[in-house]
Amino acid sequence: MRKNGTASAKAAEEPTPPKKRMSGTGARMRDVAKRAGVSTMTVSRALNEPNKVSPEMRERVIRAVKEIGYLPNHLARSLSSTRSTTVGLIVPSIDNSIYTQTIKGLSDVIRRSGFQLMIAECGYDALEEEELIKAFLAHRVSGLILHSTEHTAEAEAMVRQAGVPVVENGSLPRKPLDMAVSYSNREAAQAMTLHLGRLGYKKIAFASLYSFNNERSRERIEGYLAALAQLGQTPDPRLMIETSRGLAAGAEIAARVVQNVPEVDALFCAGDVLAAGALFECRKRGWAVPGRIAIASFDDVDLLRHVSPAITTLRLPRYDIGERSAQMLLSRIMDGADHLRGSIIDLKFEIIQRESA
Amino acid sequence: MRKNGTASAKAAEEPTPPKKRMSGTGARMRDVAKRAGVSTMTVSRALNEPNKVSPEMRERVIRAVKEIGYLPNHLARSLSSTRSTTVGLIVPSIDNSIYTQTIKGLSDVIRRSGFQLMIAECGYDALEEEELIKAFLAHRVSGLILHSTEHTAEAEAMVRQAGVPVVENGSLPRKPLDMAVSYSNREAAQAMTLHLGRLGYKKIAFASLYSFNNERSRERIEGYLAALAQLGQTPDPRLMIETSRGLAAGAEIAARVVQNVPEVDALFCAGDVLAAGALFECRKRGWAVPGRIAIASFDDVDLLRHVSPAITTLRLPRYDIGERSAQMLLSRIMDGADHLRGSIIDLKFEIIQRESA
DNA sequence: CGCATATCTGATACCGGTACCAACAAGAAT
DNA sequence: ATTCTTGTTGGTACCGGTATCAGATATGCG
Repeated sequence: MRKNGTASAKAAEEPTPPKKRMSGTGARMRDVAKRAGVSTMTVSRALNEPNKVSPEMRERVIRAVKEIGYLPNHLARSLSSTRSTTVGLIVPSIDNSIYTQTIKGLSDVIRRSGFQLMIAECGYDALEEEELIKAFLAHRVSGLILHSTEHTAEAEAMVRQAGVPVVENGSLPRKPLDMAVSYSNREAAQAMTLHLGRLGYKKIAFASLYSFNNERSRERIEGYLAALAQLGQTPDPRLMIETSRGLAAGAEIAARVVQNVPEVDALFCAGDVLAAGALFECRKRGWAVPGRIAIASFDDVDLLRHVSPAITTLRLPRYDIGERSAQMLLSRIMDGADHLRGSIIDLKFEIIQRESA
Repeated sequence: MRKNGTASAKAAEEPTPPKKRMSGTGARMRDVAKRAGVSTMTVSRALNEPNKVSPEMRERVIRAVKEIGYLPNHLARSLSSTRSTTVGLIVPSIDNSIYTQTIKGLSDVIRRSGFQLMIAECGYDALEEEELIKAFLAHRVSGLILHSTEHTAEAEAMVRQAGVPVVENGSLPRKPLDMAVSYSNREAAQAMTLHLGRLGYKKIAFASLYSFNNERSRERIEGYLAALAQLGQTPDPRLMIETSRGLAAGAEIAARVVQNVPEVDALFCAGDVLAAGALFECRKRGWAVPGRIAIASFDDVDLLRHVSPAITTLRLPRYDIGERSAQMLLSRIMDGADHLRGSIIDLKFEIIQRESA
């Protein structure tokens, strides 16, 4: 209404190249103020700190807002108050079911506080993560949640310099950038391996995701090896397999390990639905589970409970991680809560004993 | 460096209540300008329209930027240019695997263009969606992607008034708010039902998600009924079941329908992994699939291919929907592309014949 | 009743950039 | 040599709000 007249259908060549879009030229606070016969400050206060304004003013303002359909401009608000209401989240991969529970936990808490979540994926690439952090900081997010715990030096420097609170999620870092909320991948893998050992399995194979740029995966391998040591079993390279995600990969692994190492009696799949794929393959081939080979999994996805035999697995606190991360981040953003700086929260895990092992 | 001195550890009570956080008090464009000995406009241009600035100036600016670690402020940028680089996405539920592929498609395209995605979930609730739309518009997103195609009148009015381009995703609306990209839930359900009929099944049960506030679900039911009519089969209320999501629900349905209606010979599950649950249940009970009862599914999740028997299903263009939606939205945002207004893109689907039917 | 204190409202300077237009230099055209 | 372009740079107003402080009104109390 201010800059654009009635849409002149296909003006041949406007003087100013209209390469741009303006996202709605709506009413401004000033318009509300005029309508209500008050100053913009009163409008601002009526909307943001209602108790600092007399009831009648408040009502006049609210009415004016409704009458002209005013929508506050958070961009301007954030700019002038040097305080934004957005939080950035970076996950390795958006279309991976194991992150969605964490995202849900984050989203639930963050939305309830009136913040907005900006989400991006870095594809397990620290350089891409750096780019995304830069972009988020440019958008002046007031907090960051990073699933990875490995960052480029540049990324760490930017975050520090920006002074924005950060929560890291993927694992428990020795030295967090700021705060961390996770369970221990190492301990979880170790616990399950020990569990299998105590159940009597002597040749425990371990399938994990490629550890190349995946710290979580490396920690799980460590845990496996630590448990073997405790059990007095010697690691066998043929029993340690790295693979990609998915049911197909799990199937392939099961077939391979049983054929290469006939004496194997258990397979611990430390990655996304690998175990289900392995189980399906075993059934196809007629290998009894757990008679011929036991199977255990790392994830707590619904699927594992419903196949038969139901798969022994770990329950990981994925939703809780999101929830807790958001809470901590918001405490820092809104209440200062400087004592949280440096916190490392270990949310633990749990072994769910079922039929497959 | 401007407003905050050295962090005074635990100042007892500052005069101004420090309830606030400022997200980093970094260098401003003005600082870069001073350092490079140019005006802020030259800095602005060097960064955003490099070819409008002489090479030496450009280089001086870039160097200054690096030297003082300058991060542009997108808030200020968007405010003064009335043009933002964020896009809002509202899905019914974040932790549902079927949306993640679409989100991935969106994310891939949107990130590549330097935009940021703000994501929120409305929980199948149009009022919540309205709130979220309001919040997104307040953040001055330059585009919206809505999975739902049913909105409150208020929500539609706001979107219209804001003049922001919108893509709707969940189904093919008769009258889109602006643009729509989807497949037809109705046709897909109809096609699969017809397919089953042609395979010779005479008593086809249909399980769908609760249709109460789920338009997609209602359309699928319509498709099923249309197909039955074409096949000359009369609908049987006992064969039409509404349920919730998940493997457990699928299992429960399979058990129920076979027991209640012994003559049933096929079960078409039009919802998230229901079919897999149904299959597992049938196997537990020793019902041959497809001998005793055939099973078909609506989703194209990986799981369905790996169980045995592999489940006959539909391949839905979920990733493509995201990709295409983002492309159209960006065309509108960046290039005007007014001819796209009102577009309804039908991305079709495909029947994948496997062993279960 | 007078003065201190508390409560409410408004004027104004910014937040950190960009749009717009004027100024200026260096060829190009006449 | 003069005027017209074209290309580059800077000055300034403004995007739409909020922080801050000053002024005005109301209240408390001796």
